[in-house]
Amino acid sequence: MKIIYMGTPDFAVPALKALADSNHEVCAVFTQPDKPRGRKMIMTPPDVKVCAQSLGIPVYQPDSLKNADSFEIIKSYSPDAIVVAAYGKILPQAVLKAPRYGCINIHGSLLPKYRGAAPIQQSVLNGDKVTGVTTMLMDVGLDTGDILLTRETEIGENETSGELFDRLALLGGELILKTLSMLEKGEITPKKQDESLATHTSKIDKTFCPIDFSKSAFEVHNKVRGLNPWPVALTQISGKTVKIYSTRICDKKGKIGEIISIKPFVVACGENSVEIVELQPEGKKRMKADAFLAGHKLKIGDIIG
RNA sequence: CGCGGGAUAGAGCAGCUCGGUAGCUCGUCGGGCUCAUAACCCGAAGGUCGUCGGUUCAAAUCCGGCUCCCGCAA
Repeated sequence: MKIIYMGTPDFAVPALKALADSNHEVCAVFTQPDKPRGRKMIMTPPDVKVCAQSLGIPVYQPDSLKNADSFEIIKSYSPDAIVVAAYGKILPQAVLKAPRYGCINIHGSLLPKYRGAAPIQQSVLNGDKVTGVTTMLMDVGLDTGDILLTRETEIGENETSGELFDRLALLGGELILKTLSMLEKGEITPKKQDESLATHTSKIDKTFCPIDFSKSAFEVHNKVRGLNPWPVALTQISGKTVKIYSTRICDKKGKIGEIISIKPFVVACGENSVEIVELQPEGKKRMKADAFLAGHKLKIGDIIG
């Protein structure tokens, strides 16, 4: 098939590579415009752009697809299908209808659960045991199109969003190849989503970060791994903001926020407790909890948060 | 010039205000105690104090330039 690929962040890279390595032809890639990133606000190209360029595929970065120019470009390639993965822009009806096989989205959840912006983090934040990727035919709604294929995977007890992202991105790459080949052979019957099971996820932002130690250890742990690698869970220790990168659930008990062990570093939650494994004080590098404690005179009974 | 923190032993920190012997917790190594230990006791090794220059009898410390790391904001 002749394919136009639309995607932006690292999550969308493995599927692009998978398609480029397959017998399909990726004739063009659409991605978001370069944006200033980081402390110095340096203009940075999206990961997908970097990948596409290394593969020698033409890259387009329109501000919107809802104009005639963008549509003409798409039309000029006369693609059989458009594959979309975390592109971050709305596709207008005209584009959705342009390819023969339609526009196929790779979504990081088992639809209709977790429609929307941050399905992967959300599944970790909720402490789900199972998630997956879904390929679906896009329609005008937000992740409401008919389902083509799904692939499940278990979420590890201590798995972070970042780790799950990487795995789902690879699975998405495998699933899109399978989806395309089955579509070509007419082996897939698109299935309507069960609206009664639909849930939505909002975008993750830094208001999610503060840790509430009055919640259960399970919830605290899920927040920590769900917000890793971004934007990372936060707490206060000795008046300073500290990022918490990694925790383990522990069954010791104590007052909320109380340090009940120094070695290892265990903090009591509303229910049970969490061992803090890796953290980062403001202005400092990320470090193991024992390294942090070597230079900070915390003792059992101190309260953090 | 968006705001701010930082660079001192393998790790994490103190010391800088007020220049004068390099300090703490941990790790490492050696020894001791112990049925045993990640516990405890004794001892040791390990640092051109980020870099370049200035002031000074004397600079981790005061002054100026530079490099790198990080938090916030976006």
